[in-house]
Amino acid sequence: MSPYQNLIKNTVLLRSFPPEKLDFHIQNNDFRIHSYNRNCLIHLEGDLCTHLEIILRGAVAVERIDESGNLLTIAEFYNDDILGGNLLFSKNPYFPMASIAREDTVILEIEKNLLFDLLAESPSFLRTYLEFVSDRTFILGDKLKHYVNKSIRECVLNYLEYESKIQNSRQIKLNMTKKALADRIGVQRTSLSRELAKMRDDGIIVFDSSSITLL
Amino acid sequence: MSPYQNLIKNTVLLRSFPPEKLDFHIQNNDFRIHSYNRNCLIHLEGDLCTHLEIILRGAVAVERIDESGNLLTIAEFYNDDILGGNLLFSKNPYFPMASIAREDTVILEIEKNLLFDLLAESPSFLRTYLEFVSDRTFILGDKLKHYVNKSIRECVLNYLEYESKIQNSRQIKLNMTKKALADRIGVQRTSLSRELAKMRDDGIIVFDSSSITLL
DNA sequence: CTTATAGTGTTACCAAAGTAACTCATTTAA
DNA sequence: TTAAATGAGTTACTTTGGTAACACTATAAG
Repeated sequence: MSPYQNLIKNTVLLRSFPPEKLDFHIQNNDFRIHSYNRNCLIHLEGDLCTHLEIILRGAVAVERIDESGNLLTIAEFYNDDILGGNLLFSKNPYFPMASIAREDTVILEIEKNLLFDLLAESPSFLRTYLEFVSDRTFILGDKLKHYVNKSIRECVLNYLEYESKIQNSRQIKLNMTKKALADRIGVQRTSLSRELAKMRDDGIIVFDSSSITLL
Repeated sequence: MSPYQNLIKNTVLLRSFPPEKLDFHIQNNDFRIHSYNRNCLIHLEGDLCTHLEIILRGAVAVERIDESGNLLTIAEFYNDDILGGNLLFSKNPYFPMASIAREDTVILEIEKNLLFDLLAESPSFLRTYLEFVSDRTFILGDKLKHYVNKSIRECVLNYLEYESKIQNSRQIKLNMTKKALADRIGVQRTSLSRELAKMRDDGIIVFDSSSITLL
């Protein structure tokens, strides 16, 4: 536990909890640390959610594989993000999607009832937690909004415009393979490839193996 | 306010709040009541979310209309359900979808900061609230799971199997028009019509104007 | 009663996107 | 360094589902 003590105390969520009380819980071994190697499964779809998980280090992808084996990447989470926050207190607290470690990942686990006590104990922690949960839900709504019944071109443009803002450039560096981009949009790789070629022919974009530029 | 006093005190969410304290807030006029006629707009996409809303009576549909005018019904909420709970404490608290009153609807509004005080004040209220919010998020996840990149047939079957459990019968009564079913699935009415005909030809279902039976 | 309006079914036509098969390039492991 | 695996682009073929136009029915308003 001790090697992660600083990491724990510096997560955005736990920073909002009174420090001396946090120390008490850390000394008391109330939190569990769990490490996952790259590409390891963290949760299977259908697993019971019993703990809130805070990502101390690494990257986690939330994915769904349907009956025909098609992969859809719903979201990716990094340092400070939480997993299970939207699920934990549900009447049906089973993960609707699988999550896997994209990188070597260290996760802090807080048991549901302990978390509830912490929430009831500290208003500032409660407020930060509610913010986190709201923001995570927003991602789901956003996925629905931008990816249900949209053409591949619309999905691609939505992704590019979002990344363009983040990266503050018309030239968007793809930090993933085209295959991964296809999975994130939820389409076949060949279909993405075809659509990118069409968009280039239409003069909307240019692209190479590692970036796409909006014209 | 008084005509709704009993209604307010009997909502699932507020029943978990200490009654004498609830009475105090009711007397103090801390809650606002808002009525909407059938088909009235409650929130436009992009509206700022400032209050938690509890449906005292009626029905609310959450819908999204895209640039081309296509409608997608995300969810329908009734008595006791909440609106805005997943949004209120977000850094970006704007409704991602529109909501309209499907029936004449009465809504109780609790201002964000007051709600936060109530949550911090009563652990039982906090727990019920967290449950509600989790369950609402579950609906979004479910939509994603079952409706993103699915064929019309898969969407229809998912809907029928869900309703079959609820209604406890292989013959599912449609409590909506086929047009509304098409909107809920997010496809054209004619495409739904065509697919239902195909499914009948394939011996999967039979249907008439008011019901569909799984074979 | 009768008229307008909304719901429903059907179909020809077309565009979007999945499938599969092949090629070539790049990265990883032995 | 060589073999194997993974990523990437291309294309013919096919399926799915949106569009539009039309006919028929049921319902609600006058």
